Amino acid sequence: MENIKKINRIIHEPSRLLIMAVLISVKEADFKYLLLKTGLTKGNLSVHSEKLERAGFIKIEKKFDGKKPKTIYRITDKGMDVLKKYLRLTKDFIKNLEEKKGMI
Amino acid sequence: MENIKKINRIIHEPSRLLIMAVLISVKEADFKYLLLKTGLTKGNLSVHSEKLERAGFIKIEKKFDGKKPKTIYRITDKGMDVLKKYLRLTKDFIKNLEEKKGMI
DNA sequence: CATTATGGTCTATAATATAAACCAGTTTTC
DNA sequence: GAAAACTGGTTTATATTATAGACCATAATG
Repeated sequence: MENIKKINRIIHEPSRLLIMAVLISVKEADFKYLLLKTGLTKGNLSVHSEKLERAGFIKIEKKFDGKKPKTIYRITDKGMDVLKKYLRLTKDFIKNLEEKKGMI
Repeated sequence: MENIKKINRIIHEPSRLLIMAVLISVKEADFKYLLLKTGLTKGNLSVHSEKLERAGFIKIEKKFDGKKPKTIYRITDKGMDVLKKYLRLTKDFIKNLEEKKGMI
């Protein structure tokens, strides 16, 4: 039960979890796409993705699409591992919790 | 997927989730017991439980056990409901995520 | 040339978590 | 019976954070 304290705070944050969730399925996305899929504000998407990058969970690559800037976001192997671990811990926690009497 | 943004931030916090998890099984606990079961510091337990109370998720009752103060913590019906909803949203999110290609 | 759109970043604000310091009362020790 | 130590917590200083709106450079449009 106390394992819940070991979860990674960086991906525990819903906005970032959402970014990771989007990236895990597409493997590559640009800012606009992430904006649409996550429903975050531009400011939030920018700040949260930066944080994910600093943690090494995603990679942000700034390119150009013709003359327009185009930032590409990808999940890293490390990001995958951390996300998997997060899911494992979360599921274990829930399983434990539901085994307790009185819950449905 | 975006439903993750609807989760209740008050119980999403691991320390508080842990307090709720302990309380859901015992229905009644004192400070010492919670301290032991959660492994939180006294300061954290105090502050987090206060927050849970202000949200109406638990009830804190100050009594005396002879001459010693004894604070009793109980989960409320509202707390139960919120926790159940939280678990539901979390499970749905994970399920969705795992359906995506590339995950184990 | 002026305006608007695009693709973001920066920043002010409020809110937060954390643990150590503190505190009132009680019990123990000398 | 005074001092010290223990109980059961609360308060508070600090650092960190999430949020969204203001901002910015460049490009496209009228």
